[in-house]
Amino acid sequence: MAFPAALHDHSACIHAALDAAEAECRRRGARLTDIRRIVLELVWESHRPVGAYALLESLGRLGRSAAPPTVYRALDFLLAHGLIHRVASRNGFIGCPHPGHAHGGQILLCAQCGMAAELDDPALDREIALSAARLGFSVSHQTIEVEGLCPTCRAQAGDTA
Amino acid sequence: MAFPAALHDHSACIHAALDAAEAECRRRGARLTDIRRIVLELVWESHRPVGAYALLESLGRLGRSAAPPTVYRALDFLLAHGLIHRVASRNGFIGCPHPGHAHGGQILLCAQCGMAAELDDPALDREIALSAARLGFSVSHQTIEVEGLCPTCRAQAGDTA
DNA sequence: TCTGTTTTGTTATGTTATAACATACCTTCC
DNA sequence: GGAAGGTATGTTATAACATAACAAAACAGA
Repeated sequence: MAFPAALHDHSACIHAALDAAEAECRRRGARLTDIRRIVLELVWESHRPVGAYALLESLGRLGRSAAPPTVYRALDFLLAHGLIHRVASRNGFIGCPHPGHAHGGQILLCAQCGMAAELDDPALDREIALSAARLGFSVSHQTIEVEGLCPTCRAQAGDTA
Repeated sequence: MAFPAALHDHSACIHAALDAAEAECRRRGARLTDIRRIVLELVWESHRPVGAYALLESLGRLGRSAAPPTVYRALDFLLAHGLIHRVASRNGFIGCPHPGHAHGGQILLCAQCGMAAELDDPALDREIALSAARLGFSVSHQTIEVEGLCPTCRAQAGDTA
């Protein structure tokens, strides 16, 4: 997983994500209904975390205006099937580029441009489980959200380190 | 840092935390005013994350009823000086047992009893920074919140692993 | 004591999330 | 096809979390 460049063929990202979602839902016997698919598309409109109420507005612009529970239910479904991740530190959601693969949601967030990417480092998972185990704690789920500067924004800021 | 036992001398925790806070504020030339100290004490009433509105109610019970901004300002102060941590995944706050020591807020949360503890593993910090650097990303701040079972709750559940 | 700064009070409102119940829609079995 | 039961969506209301904006008070240093 590379950090998404400022300029890239984003329609390819959306397309790939939707395809992967279809496949994953088929595999799980889960129903990717209209709203759920639309919400997933809207989440993928950028690589930035999107809030539920922003999605609500987007839905309105598509002529499918809805109330909050509709969006939250779609988000719950997408979360439950690993198609999106919740970004707790921003009260937002981002699309998962590789649903199905077990991974715990390690997210990089650029403080400058707001773009997000997944880190997905198994060594990190292991280190956390190990470190927790030393305190007698057994891990079931982890939230890792790392803020900093993405490659593009570092270059712009003249950070060459 | 051990995970706090279900039964322990909690007044000692509160006392130690308040003392450490006083010292840290003196060191920094920051003013630990009445409300700020009281809010800190209330955050320390348990080892569980507390929400701002719960603090508000507690303040009311102490005869110091206040409006939300008062509590949020106190929390902002305590956060700014490292006396508490924000628990993003729970919209809550917990006291920091060792303010002053540089550390990035690695938090263990028991899904059963709700208790929280700090992990504070420097190797974890390093692994994250390293792994992010491989994607060209430079880290400034990290949120790590790990959910699972604490030693006490594991024992109760018969988990001997 | 005056002055500028910091802190707190107060009112209003913005933002995020869910409870509770009604309706529609699919599926399967007769 | 039609009834039954589950799943999904619509709708209304409200809970829970957070901040903007301005007024008043408390404090620190000259």
